[in-house]
Amino acid sequence: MLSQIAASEDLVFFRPHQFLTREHDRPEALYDILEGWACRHRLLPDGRRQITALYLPGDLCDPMWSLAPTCHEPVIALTNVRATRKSLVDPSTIDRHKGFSSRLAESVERQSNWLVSLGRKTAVERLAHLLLELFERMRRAGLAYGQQCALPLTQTDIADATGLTAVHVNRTLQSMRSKGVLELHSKWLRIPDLGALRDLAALGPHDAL
Amino acid sequence: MLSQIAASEDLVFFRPHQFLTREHDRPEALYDILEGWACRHRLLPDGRRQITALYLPGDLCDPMWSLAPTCHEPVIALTNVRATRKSLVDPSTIDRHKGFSSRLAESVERQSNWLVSLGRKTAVERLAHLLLELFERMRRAGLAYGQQCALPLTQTDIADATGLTAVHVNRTLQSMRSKGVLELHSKWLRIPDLGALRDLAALGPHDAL
DNA sequence: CCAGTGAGTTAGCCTATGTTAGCGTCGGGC
DNA sequence: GCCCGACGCTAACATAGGCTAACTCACTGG
Repeated sequence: MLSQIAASEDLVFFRPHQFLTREHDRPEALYDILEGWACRHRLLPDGRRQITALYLPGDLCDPMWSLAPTCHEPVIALTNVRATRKSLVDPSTIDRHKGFSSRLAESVERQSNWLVSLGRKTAVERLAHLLLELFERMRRAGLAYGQQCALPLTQTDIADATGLTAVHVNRTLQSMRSKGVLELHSKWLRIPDLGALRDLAALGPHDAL
Repeated sequence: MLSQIAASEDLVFFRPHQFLTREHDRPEALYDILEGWACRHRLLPDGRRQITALYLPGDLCDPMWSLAPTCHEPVIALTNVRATRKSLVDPSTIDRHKGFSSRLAESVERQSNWLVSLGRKTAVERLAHLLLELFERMRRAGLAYGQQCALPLTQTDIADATGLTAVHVNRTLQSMRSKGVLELHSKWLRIPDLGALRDLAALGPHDAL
């Protein structure tokens, strides 16, 4: 099965800020991210920016492209990115892709979670939620070491993901650091007490993470 | 084709606040809403509430159920609802359903739009955006009359959809009314100047609506 | 070696929005 | 006819988070 699509696979590289896809491109391939982080985002006319999805190593970017005839949001690399490009021209590629539909479901559920976060949570809760989510995803990708993992986002990126200001993200992270619920230096995240951070994240009793 | 699934269709009714689906139900049917409004939402432990989707007449509720093994958010009726229940037990039902995948795509894109709204827009922009979207959806469903349509949401519902407070929704609507960009009385919406409202909504140049 | 750039940090001030509380109206049930 | 609960509305006050502006510290490239 996999051998059938292997023929249309390529290894590709991107540099920070480089587009994986531009707005209104017809999606013709999915990227299976091997290394590095990317994001989908949207810019308002006056420059405000909202990140609507983050892609980590192991993620498929973006499963939603299988649904729409056109990408309504650009995707850019946040770091150096190495990925395999999987052609979408043959629509059956999707059906054959291992675990594809569960990734799609995950991705949709994650968007709901973010919606709740942006709509109703405080700065601390949003940050706790985001960092927990990212740590958990890194862990599942086999890229966490104990309670630590890489987190190559700038505070500006974090702000644009959480709907806050970079300044306020800084303030809030400081305060969380000083309370000892997390450490975050030079693109490296450590969570001394997962439980404490979960409590701060105002998760519903059933939220996965 | 349609006759094949007709056998598994039922006419069903719901009263306001009644569940169409509870959290963690395994989705076994889709509801094709014939009349009335419903919503999907999430409650935080302390009672904060965020509406994550609105369902209007003509909508399928919820296309995303085809993706996940379990509904992570409850869906409740906001008004009296009349719908046809379409069984999902036969997975091929979905593939056969007319326009199903385009509805899914729409629904996913709409969630992205909301994300941007909640993350980065002001109260006026969020309200303009929401009301425009709802008007447009009602228009497409053939339920708008000129520049007017029904809008059976309470201000509390609107607040929970936009991530604002009912009080602030009221303030903001007042001010928009006084500027003449919209009229909204007794569950009835009139938009004297679509263009003016669009300008207020801070839409990207390419946003559909 | 220096200039330029991006990132983190801090401070002071400001405002959009939340909070609390209370009022009036309407409609349904008894 | 009366209660009672939703709902819309308003006002006074409180605050989380935005905005502006500086300063520092790498790092990079010439």
